[in-house]
Formats: sequence, C-alpha cells, structure tokens
Amino acid sequence: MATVNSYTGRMPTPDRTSLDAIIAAARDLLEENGLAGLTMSAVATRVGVRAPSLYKRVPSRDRLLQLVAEATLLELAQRLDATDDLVEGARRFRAYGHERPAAFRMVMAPGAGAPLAGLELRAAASAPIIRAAAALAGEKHALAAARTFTAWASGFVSMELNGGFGLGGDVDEAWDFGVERLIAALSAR
Amino acid sequence: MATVNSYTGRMPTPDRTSLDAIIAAARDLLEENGLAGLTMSAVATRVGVRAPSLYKRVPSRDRLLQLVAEATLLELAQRLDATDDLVEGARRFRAYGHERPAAFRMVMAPGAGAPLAGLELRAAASAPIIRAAAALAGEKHALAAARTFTAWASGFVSMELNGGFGLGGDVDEAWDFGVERLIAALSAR
DNA sequence: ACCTGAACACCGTTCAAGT
DNA sequence: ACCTGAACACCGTTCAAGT
Repeated sequence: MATVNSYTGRMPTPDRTSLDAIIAAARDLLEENGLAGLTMSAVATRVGVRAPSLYKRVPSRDRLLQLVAEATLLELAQRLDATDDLVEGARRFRAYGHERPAAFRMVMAPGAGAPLAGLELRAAASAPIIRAAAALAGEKHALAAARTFTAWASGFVSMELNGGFGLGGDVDEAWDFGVERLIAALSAR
Repeated sequence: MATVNSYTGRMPTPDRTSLDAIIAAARDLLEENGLAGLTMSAVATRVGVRAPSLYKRVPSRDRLLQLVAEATLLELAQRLDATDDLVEGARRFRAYGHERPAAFRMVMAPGAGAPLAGLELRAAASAPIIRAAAALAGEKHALAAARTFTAWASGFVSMELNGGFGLGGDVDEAWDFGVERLIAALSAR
C-alpha cells in the first residue's frame, strides 16, 4: 500500500531497480569482464543506481554471486530437462558451457572465490542424467553410472574452457570418442 | 659480491626472506584460509617482512598465485611420475587432490580468480597418463583416450572437493566403478 | 641492495540525511 | 521506503627515505 511521504507530502519514489535486474546485470558483467569485473559499483552503474542502494535488495556481494550461480544452475537444468537421451543431454550440457563460460566455471568449480549454489539446484540439474543413467546401466548402478558420466562431462568441458587441452588434436573428436566409449562402458552387461 | 654500504660503511643487511619462502607461505595460507585469506599482508607476516618488501621478489599477487599453481602442478607431476599403471596413477591423482584441496581446485579450474599455470607444466603432469593411455588404447586413440580418462578423473575429484556429490551413496565405490568401467571402455578392441 | 612507513587507488559496506 | 554522499576498513601497489 503506497502512502504519502511524511516530508514531501508526495508519493514515495518508485523503485529504480529490482533484484532480477541486479542479478541479470551481474551475470552479464561476469561473462564480459570476469569475476574481478563483477564489482558492486559496476553492477550498480548498470542498473542505474549507486552502489549502496544495492544493499536494499542483496545483503552482500558473496550472496549476489551465489544468486548468479543459482540462476545459472536453474537455466542449465531447464536446458537439460525433457531429455532422456544421454548423448543429447551431454551435448546440451557442453553447449551451455560454451554459451556462458564464466558462469559455468563458477558453478562447476566454486570455492575459488565463488560460493556454492543451493544443493537442491545441483540436484535438479543432475536429475535428468540420473534418469537416463538408470535406463542405461540398470537401477543397481544408476547412481555410480550417473556420477561417472557427469564427472567426465563436467571435467571435459571445464578442461576445454580452461585451455586444459594443450594444442594438437581435435577436441570435438575427443568429445565424440568419450561419449561413445562411456555409453558402451556404462551399458548393462 | 657483497660490497660495503655507502651510507653506513657496514655490510648490507642479509636477505630476510626468499622467493621460495614466499611461495611456501602462500601455499600454506591458501590451504588454511582459502584464496581470500591469501593476502600480500598475510604472506609478508608469515615470512617475517612487511608487505611492500614482497615486491622485491614478486611483481604482483596475480603472479604469486601463478607461481603457487606452478609449484602445485610440479609436485603433482612428481607424484605421478614413474607410474605406468593408469589405476595407480589415478589413485595418486585423487590422493593429491585430498592432500591439497584448495591448490588442486585452483589448478584444475583457474580463471575464477586464479591465473593459469604454464602450459609446459600442465603437459608435464599429463605426460605419464598419455603414456599409459597409449599402452591401453593403442597409439591411434592414445590422445583421445588420455583426454577421456583425465577429464573423468579431474571432474570426479573436483566434484568431490566441491561437494558436487550430494548425499547418499559411497563415493569411493563410485570411484572404483568409474575406474573399472573406463579402463574396460578404453582398452583396444 | 633490501627494508620500511606513508600514501594512493580501489573495493565492499555502513550510516545519517535527503526525498 | 528507497536513494544518496560521505565515511570506514581493508587490500594491492608505489615510492621516497632509511640502513
């Protein structure tokens, strides 16, 4: 309920920004300028306020980073949802890493300056994979198979994004090789 | 050649620290207090000088982080050297991650505040794995097989260190399962 | 030559004062 | 209620001055 301002007698100023706008600005800054470029001042400028105003919506920069991580995991989960094909799921997983490399790195390897996202969201993002792994490896080995496949995919994309694959060799070919061999290895015998 | 100080007429003060001591202090601080706790001031205190003195041996904090990453990769390469058994190599790789989790994370996922280590060192750490992969998968698939195995191992340990494996299930069991299936999958057909 | 205190720029965060 | 300038603590880094 909007009330008259006691000093001016006019209505209070309408909000000049929102939590969603702040998170969106933070995500953009992260991709454009890296974690070091994601300052409270830069976020504030981008949403059109001064840095202190951000603290009306977010308690700290750390918490903002966590919200960025959660938004990233949510988006990733949506991309993976409605796929029961492990090969296609892995392809989308990798594509998302290419689309948002900085956020992807932050989510896959927190601790190095970035906080962990909520565990429920991590679980949500991996749920489709576990389903597919169960179909492939059987219920008994579903969890271990999902972990094997997830570890490989996550490690592969992380190495790729970090320049971990030196020169030489076709990276796409290594991806296809890995998918093929892993699917074969995890299939129920 | 030590010369007489022109002002005091005495010998110059002997060095109170060294680059090696600075890197060692930085590595310890990284494990104890995380990346945020690895400040120039904290490093200086630990080696017994004031922060500005560090700049006589290291040009910047970023460069110091890079030296820490390189020392970590070198140590890891030494641990893996002289193993042509992929299972034993993977076991040592994982054990090193448990031994120095913060440095391991920094090396496996740089960019998130940490700079990349030299490419030669990355290559050195992966050389024994490529050798073992060649013996297993054959020369033709040696590189792709090494990448598959390395991506899995690196992804597995990273997830483990970052709490990426939610609750439930035996992580050691998932490791053994992954090793066994991967070795089988990568073996020449 | 190495070391230091002082100083500067920058960043996260708080707070009193504006509207 | 939201917003702001001013201020504070902290950190990386530079520099002139000591020895």
